[in-house]
Amino acid sequence: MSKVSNRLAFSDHICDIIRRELISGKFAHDEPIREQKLATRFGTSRGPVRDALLRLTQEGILAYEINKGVRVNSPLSEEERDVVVGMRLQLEKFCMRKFIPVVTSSDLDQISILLERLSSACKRASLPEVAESDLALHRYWVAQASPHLESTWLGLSVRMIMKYTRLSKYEDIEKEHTNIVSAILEKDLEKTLIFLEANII
Amino acid sequence: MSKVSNRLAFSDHICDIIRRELISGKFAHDEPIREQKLATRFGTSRGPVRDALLRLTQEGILAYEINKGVRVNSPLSEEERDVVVGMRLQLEKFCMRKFIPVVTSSDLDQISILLERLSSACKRASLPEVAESDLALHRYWVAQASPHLESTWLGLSVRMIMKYTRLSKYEDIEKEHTNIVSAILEKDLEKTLIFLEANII
DNA sequence: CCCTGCGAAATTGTTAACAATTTAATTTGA
DNA sequence: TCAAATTAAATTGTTAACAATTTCGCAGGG
Repeated sequence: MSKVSNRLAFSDHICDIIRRELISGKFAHDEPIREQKLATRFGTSRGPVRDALLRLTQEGILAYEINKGVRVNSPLSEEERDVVVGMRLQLEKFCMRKFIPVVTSSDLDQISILLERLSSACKRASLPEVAESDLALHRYWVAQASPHLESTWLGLSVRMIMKYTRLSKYEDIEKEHTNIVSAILEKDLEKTLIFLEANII
Repeated sequence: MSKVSNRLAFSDHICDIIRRELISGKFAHDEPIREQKLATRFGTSRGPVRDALLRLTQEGILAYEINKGVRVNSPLSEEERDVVVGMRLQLEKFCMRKFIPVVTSSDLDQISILLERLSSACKRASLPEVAESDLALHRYWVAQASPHLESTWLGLSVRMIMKYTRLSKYEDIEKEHTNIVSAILEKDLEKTLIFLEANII
């Protein structure tokens, strides 16, 4: 029997979609998010929508106020962003140190696919797709190296990416990730970390 | 009219209580947590309980599995804990740098009260109370310096404290925090950071 | 003795209805 | 005209009932 709708799968799905829209700037800061509107849009009741909004609140993207629902959180200050960048870098370097020594050929296949998707998005200059495939690529080695810390990583990364949406040119983004991935392919840890530091800023 | 029950206040309350119990080791690892049981215990329906459990899942304390509910997450590895410690320290040092220059006498009053509570808990050698008042004290300056990063900080700190529950003697904990607080009172940033580093390990 | 399949019980997922609160619109009075 | 008070609408908070899924005990067969 095919998978029917169930709450947390729904919640996951809604969560991902809204996160993507928030990253790509679909909602303005401080704009309130209405539960019923989303429920209607996704064809569910408000329950799963509430779950999704609650999770995004916990990630720090949305802000909650009692009896008033959620709104888009105000952006991090420059200083706060710098701290978040530092924390993410620390975490992701740890993951890379764990990941490189045990990388499999299946991993390399997956990473190549994700890199290809990112390159393609860069060429099309599609901001939402670039942001999403950027995160998906990094997320891969984090999830492989330390599933326990994946949600921590996601929270940091989303807030980083929301603040700036990187002023870099798309071709720079593509180049930076090509470098990282080829260093992984060579299993050259030091080189990988250097390219990683150049990318996560 | 006094505040009547409302979902997210309920959720907050339930969330805090369960977190405290998890920290103090009331539940075993991998032990499943049943919604109805908690709902009955708190005299509510399952809705607010689900909210609370979902939040704790996002914090990383609980692990979720579709159609199976939540269970207590397996503890971090030594290495993972080290990374989390580093991230928390980075975050908390940032907060302290922001906090010290703008600290008010009201802040000092609050901190003194929190320190007193911690000392008292240490003297009674009550692990749950020590853990809770330890977190409450640190949380104060984090919340003052950067409300945006408070939930990030909480997630890291809870997972740190769950792993070990610090083997230190209670008198050491008390001493470490007395040092931190007196350095804050002197508005001596460098000294505060040194004591902080000695405490967050 | 085990293990496989069946069925009942327990548990989670989803929904709709209702209660409480906030927001807005409108009226009323100075 | 403006501001305060009142009412109406919109929105969130809570609950109970029902559906879907998993879990567990048990009987039957090898």
